[in-house]
Amino acid sequence: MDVQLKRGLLDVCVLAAIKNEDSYGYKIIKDLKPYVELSESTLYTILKRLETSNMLTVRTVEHDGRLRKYYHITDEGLARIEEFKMEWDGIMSIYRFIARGDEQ
Amino acid sequence: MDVQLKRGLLDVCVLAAIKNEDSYGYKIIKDLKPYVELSESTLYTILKRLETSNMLTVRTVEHDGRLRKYYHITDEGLARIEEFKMEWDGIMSIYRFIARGDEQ
DNA sequence: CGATATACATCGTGTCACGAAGTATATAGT
DNA sequence: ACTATATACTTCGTGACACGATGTATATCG
Repeated sequence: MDVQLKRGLLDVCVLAAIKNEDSYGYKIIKDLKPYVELSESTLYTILKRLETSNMLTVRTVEHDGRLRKYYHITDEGLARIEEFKMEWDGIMSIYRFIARGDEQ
Repeated sequence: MDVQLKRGLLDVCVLAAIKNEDSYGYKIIKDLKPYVELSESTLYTILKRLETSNMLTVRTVEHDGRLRKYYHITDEGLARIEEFKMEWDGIMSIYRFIARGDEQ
């Protein structure tokens, strides 16, 4: 998928991936794979950004001798998802403009 | 509208704006206004990029003592629009993932 | 015992939207 | 006559961001 097209979707995708239950980096990548592929460097950058902007909180848990950082969505994160849904109308109208036939 | 979300759409929007008839910078901005707002600096950057990648050709015309650069879409440009339409299925599935209810 | 999966982190690079500022002409308002 | 405002295009600098490359470290499986 086109890089530019992904950009606006990734942050919200990641939020959606932890919406129903806390998750961690590696799992998020696997869960999102059917929809969007993103590399580890991209994901961790996004998670850091979402943490800084208070969209999620982090909690480190030891699991099988390895560290795992569980991410938990905040109210602000949930609000961001809702905001995205609102924006979707605008996106759809852009799509229709682009995909319109040759009338006009 | 979210900057990141716009990014993937702008190039194709501009192509769509000149699809049915050749147009020029100022007019493109006005035509796109109901769908996406973009500044002149943004538009001209995009036009230059689309020209470099052979999505459109340029022709300078004198109009009322002022210069006007008319942009004409190429076959490659038309193909880019078609490609975008194909990609749309993927975008929609991402949207459904994000907007899905609370069933897991 | 070496490969593969799990798990997270950092750095550098290239792409890109956009504000700011500039150049230049025509028209409408006062 | 002067001053906005609209038209029309250009260049520069900045900050945001995805991603490949690279690194660290442990567990499991063949």
